[in-house]
Amino acid sequence: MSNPRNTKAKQAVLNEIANSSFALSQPELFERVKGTCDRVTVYRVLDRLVSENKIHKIVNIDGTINYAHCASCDESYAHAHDHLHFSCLKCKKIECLEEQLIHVKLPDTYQIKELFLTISGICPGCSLS
Amino acid sequence: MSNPRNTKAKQAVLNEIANSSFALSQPELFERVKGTCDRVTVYRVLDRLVSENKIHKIVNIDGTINYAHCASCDESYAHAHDHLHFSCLKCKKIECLEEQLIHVKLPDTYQIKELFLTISGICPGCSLS
DNA sequence: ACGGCTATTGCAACATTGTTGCGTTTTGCA
DNA sequence: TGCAAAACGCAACAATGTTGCAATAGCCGT
Repeated sequence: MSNPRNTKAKQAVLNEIANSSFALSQPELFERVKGTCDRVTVYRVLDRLVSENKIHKIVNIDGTINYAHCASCDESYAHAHDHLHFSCLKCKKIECLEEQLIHVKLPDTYQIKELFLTISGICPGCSLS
Repeated sequence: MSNPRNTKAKQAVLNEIANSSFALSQPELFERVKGTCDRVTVYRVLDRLVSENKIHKIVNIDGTINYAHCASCDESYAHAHDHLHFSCLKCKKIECLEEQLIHVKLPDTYQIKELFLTISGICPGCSLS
């Protein structure tokens, strides 16, 4: 934990996430790196990558958890997660719209840590077909 | 389906949701109505209540699905889901903050159906302890 | 280049959550 | 009261996530 290592599994998973235009779930990731490592390893690698701030977790509107590389991510700091996610009802893909930032005011009694705004609908790709 | 009925299971589940100040998951609900009906029935009752617009579904930041009664709900119309959810990192409870409405603009190529804004942090109750 | 410490892995077993099929019960309406 | 269909219970299955432990493999210092 104190000294993270670079392993094949980690590289493979990170690579798939980095090269995808939308967020990927654990089952999707396991399918893509199949042969490289075990199912359990994917879970553990994802946990580690999240805590190392290399990727971030997005919850889809149906409750499935997806992982994405964040262009605005700085590996040395935890980023703010104050951007928007678009979740397509047709193709089920979820993508980050990083240019759309959100500002919300709440009573002082609420301590805000992160914002998760997810919008569901039909994405541009699915609108065409 | 076309003619919904009032059953013990339905009443019990709806009652628990209505009397809770925060959203409840299926396991929590089953625990509370235990003895009244089967585990599977809770799933089916929840699906029906959602499609009848009596309750609504909220996804917590950890991916767990919760159900809540919505004060602004009108049973005869599907409501807009354009209000805010607060998800406490400490007690794990999720509550609706219905007075906070959200307005977002996206490119015309995105067809928006619903907005889900969830804020994570520490709720007023947990801030005290 | 080598050796050792320990992070990481694989495997197996288990836990939780959600789904499906089917025969039986119960509700609401005529 | 009787009947059609909605709803139920049960059992079996599927998908997803977790844990323990022994084996393996990165990385650091020499």
